[in-house]
Amino acid sequence: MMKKLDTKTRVLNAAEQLFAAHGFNNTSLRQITSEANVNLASVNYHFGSKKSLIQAVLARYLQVFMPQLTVKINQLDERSIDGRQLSLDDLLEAFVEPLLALNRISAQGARNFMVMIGRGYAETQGHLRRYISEHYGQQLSHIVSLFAKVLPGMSKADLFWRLHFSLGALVFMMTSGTALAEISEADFAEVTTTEHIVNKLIPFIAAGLTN
Amino acid sequence: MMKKLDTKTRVLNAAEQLFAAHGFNNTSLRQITSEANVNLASVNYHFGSKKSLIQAVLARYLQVFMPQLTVKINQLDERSIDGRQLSLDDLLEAFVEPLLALNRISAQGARNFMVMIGRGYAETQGHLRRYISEHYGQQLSHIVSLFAKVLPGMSKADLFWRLHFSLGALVFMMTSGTALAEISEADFAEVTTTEHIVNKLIPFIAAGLTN
DNA sequence: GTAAATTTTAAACAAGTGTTTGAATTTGTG
DNA sequence: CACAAATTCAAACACTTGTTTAAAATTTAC
Repeated sequence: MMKKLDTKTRVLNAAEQLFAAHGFNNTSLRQITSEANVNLASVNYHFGSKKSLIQAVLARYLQVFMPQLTVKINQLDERSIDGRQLSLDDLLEAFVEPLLALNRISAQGARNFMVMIGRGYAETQGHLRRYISEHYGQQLSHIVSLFAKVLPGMSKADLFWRLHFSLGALVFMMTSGTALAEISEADFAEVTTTEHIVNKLIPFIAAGLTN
Repeated sequence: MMKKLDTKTRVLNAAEQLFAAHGFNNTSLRQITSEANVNLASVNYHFGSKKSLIQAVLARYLQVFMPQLTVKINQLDERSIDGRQLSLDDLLEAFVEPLLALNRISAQGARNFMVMIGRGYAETQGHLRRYISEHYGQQLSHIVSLFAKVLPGMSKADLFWRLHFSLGALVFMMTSGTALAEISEADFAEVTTTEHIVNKLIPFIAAGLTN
């Protein structure tokens, strides 16, 4: 059955895999088009430039993730209005389902998405941050304000730092892969699904934020 | 007075600044030699290759940091033998002084060092990890075993993950710089010295590890 | 002070990058 | 089918990369 995918999608898929594996700057258009079995020029034809391709790859996930996250967040808002107390765990849990839903887009969708977000920070891709800020800045600000609500008494500056740290723990985890394992010579045969990692991470973040 | 530094040192200094600011792959030898006011070819003459230059830049810090850390760690070991209980805070504190001592090498030494370690992971610089692993693998393994000691009851796998997360929080913090600030549109005029960041980070990590 | 070793210099190299071009081909439409 | 629009293709473009070369300049040693 396997219908032949159109050029645009094949480029997006190949780019996603390579971006996640080797980063944006270390992936050439020739690698991408070769992997996708399309002509080199088709990237510029369909996307305009490499920068736009990077944005398109991430947009495919953001367009699924952010609305779902917003739904979850709105549910929390309503609950909050009802008078019930909003907890940090509730807030963190809200991220999990929208994230894991990304595996429906691609086999390693959730993982690739997180890795690429991380790489967007590590490599200084200003255009990516601008893109996210333009399209989702308000929603993200709202989410930060919810963190402030469930962590009363924490200064804005402290919250800023700790969310930074949390994001860092997540992102680094994704990008560094088995790097530390090499150094520490520890070798855990565990399966490291995204779900597994997220479940390890949330308690860590929760503890760090609560203090 | 300001004695003119030799070519080798000027290259190391310029490379350090640029590597920390823009990453290894995004810094060209021409940028480095131009910033250092030396000839392009002098990098290959004095260091052999760009890879070797990267290692040399980091080695300058590792050679200071690791011995000092080892001294601190050994002190903890002795105390531990004396029967007194070793705490997580003790262990984390052992890193601070050796780290801040790096500011004696360069104005932003400690910061640059951490940033570059982070970039070594984010960009996939296998040769860097190999270098660190070869030269300091044993000491690092010993340190991991101390974490295991002060965190009894935690499985090896859990410890592995959480140390990963902790390192991630640190490293991402260093490399991402003001990125999250742009998105969240938060703007804290605070001074962000290395000491300041480290002092914010340690409680976060301690909480996340303990839990 | 002169010869030898070290270092610096400008120039070129080969390889790789993103992008553009214009002709060939495929696709969709009347 | 035939015409027009959309897409694919090979080739070339202009530029940047790390590295090498061989001559010039400088420093060191006797």
